[in-house]
Amino acid sequence: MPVAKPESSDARIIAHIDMDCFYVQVEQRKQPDLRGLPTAVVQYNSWKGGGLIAVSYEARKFGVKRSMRGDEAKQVCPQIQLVQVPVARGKADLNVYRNAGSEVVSILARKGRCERASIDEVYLDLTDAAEAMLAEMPPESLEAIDEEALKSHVLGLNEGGNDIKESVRVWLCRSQADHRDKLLACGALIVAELRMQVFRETEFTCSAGIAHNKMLAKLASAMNKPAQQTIVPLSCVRGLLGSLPIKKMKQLGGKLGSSIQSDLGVNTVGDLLQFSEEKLQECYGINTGTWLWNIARGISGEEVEGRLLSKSHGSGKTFPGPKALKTIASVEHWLNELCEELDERLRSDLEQNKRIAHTLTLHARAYKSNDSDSHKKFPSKSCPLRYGIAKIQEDALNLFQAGLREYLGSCKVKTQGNQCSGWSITALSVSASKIVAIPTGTRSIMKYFHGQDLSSSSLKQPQDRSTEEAASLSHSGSESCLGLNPRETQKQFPGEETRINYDMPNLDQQEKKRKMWEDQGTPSILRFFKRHNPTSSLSEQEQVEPIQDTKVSSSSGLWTTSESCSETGQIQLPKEMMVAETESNARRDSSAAKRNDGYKIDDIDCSVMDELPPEIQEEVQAWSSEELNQVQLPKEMMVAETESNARRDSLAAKRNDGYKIDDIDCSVMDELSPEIQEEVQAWSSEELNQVQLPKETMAAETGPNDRRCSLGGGADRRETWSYKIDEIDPSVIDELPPEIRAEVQAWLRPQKPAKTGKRGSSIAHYFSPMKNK
DNA sequence: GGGCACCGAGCCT
DNA sequence: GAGGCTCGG
Repeated sequence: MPVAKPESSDARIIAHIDMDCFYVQVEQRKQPDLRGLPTAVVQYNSWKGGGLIAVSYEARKFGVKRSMRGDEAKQVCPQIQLVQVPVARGKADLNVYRNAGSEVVSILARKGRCERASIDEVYLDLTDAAEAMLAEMPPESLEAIDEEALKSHVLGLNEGGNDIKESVRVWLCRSQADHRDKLLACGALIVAELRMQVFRETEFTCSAGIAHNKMLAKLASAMNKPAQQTIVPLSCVRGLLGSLPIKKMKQLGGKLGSSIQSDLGVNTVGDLLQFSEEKLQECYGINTGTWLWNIARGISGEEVEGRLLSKSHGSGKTFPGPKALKTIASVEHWLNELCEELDERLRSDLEQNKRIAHTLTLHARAYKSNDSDSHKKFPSKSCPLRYGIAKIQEDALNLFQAGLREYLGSCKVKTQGNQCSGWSITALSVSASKIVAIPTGTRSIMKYFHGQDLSSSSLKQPQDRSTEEAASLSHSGSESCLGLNPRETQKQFPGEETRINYDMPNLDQQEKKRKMWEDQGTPSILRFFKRHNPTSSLSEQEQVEPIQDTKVSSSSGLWTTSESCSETGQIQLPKEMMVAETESNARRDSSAAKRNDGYKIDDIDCSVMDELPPEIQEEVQAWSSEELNQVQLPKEMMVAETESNARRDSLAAKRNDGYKIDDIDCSVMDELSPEIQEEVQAWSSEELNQVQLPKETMAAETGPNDRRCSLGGGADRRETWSYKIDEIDPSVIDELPPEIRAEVQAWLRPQKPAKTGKRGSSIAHYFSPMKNK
């Protein structure tokens, strides 16, 4: 029998913020005349008026849907305004929307842990902020409640009454309410304030859901749109799920949802309550079964990841029907375009966020005109990513060729360039992934990586600070940064009156943690870096945020106390939960110990080394092995505002004279100043030794048996991207210019025998079959 | 003459 | 770990 936890402080307060028809809003901000008009954003108007990718709420009233073509929309709504998506390099360019999303994220992230879920959606963990507010300034103590908060929808609250706002006010201020409901009320006030702030600073409206977990928050945010917020009190969860069609639940909108409906004959999420966990596991596997069992009860342990930046960048285009590409030359042309965009975004990410991507992947879709197994898919291919547009283009083309050969398999290939080569490419995309932050304190490497041509933003004047701030989270093309004009005037939020000005002592806390971390004898890296950058004022400010593990939410589900059990009636806390609790603590401990391991020289990514001038490589090699083997960094770089400001400032100060990224090439080695060489050296070892892991929340450290955390959270995955020097494929060396070859061979010695046919760390491995073409 | 465009995340093997 | 597949928007 589960034992109720003594306090209910486990409850989390999670908000899901969803921008209203976001692309339309972005276009309407550009063209204010469009405001209030039925509007849709389309791409490619050449055929049937283009495909709609966003529809304003005014247009939706006419029945305009996202799935329509422009012409259809015109039919149902003749006065609709159709706006084209920006086009660059012959394809849709979504940078302006990405950047606008970054503006919003940078505002929302002020109040709590923030996860950018998509271009226009954000999750916020407001637990700490809500707890603090409840302790210091509970709603019941306020003489006035913000108007926007009063417009909240509280599920289960009868909205039919005369004075809805009054009943919301009463609900928000109930002094005798369940602790978790009080926290929800605080969360709602905070979210209302945040939404107004977003509107004032960006002119964008958004909707929000406030609940005890991500799943419920996401459901709620969609319930009242646009520009409204919805609260999910504990007591209404069962009712909500009981009437929620299976397919409406996130993750159940596709095939899984369909098969659940047909296999089990159920219609709503609540209907799943009748099946045992074992039964669900039997039908859908251990993980999915448990996940289903949980969601039927409103339990979702998914954490809000502290992640403001995307994990990958991609650029792709389809070539439907007759537009299909049939020659290597045309493929190369489009690959070059796509790689150009990717390169731009990578540079932007490097500049603004100091992150480096390590893997380049090529995807394609193809069909063979006359072949038996025409259903065969074009295989995606990846290789280590080398910076520099020409290299990206070259590698992408090589990946394509490798994929094409595999795709065509044994069937004979006609000569390339021939119109009738037998294959057609209907989609192409390149993407960059395994993106990690360059350790802090290495910003002057930026000079090295930073071409004068790199970015218009490097030309920005200091007074453009606010613009940069807004764009700081963006990882998009540099040209679009210019579009981020700060809003000159602060807009009045509709219905805005008095406002609570309640700020979490966020920065103070972060500062405290930082100090604590520093005092704990961290980082030799710090000492090291001070040594190597005596003039730097950055080593202090640029410290990465220590992992945020001070508060581990030990209970992610609902109904974990006896109080709530009685409140919700029949639903009982499964006893396994308590077991899982203990187990996860144990796992946490052991994984905490593991975190101290650091990285070894063996983990150096040789592809990065390849990019450095040989002498530097040599130095790095010698130096890293003797000195920095076990330095560690906290895994997550929080993009706390102060920190990124500091970085930006330093960057802005430094970025005017630079080396082109494409010049990282042995021939220019002589041009490197000693200072730069030192930086490169420092950077390399730090980067290579301590490439940070993706954030691992404490919850993510819990094992798969912890049902609260086993659902879809990518738990306990520990990704590293490493190469071992002794696994270098010797054939790589053949590719190097003679003088470099000698160097490399020197530092590779003693050389192990070649592992023939074995994968090596070099890009050469991926392409070797093409060598003798 | 014809079409879900483009992008990102996560799970599974 | 690369690559296939699913899902959401």
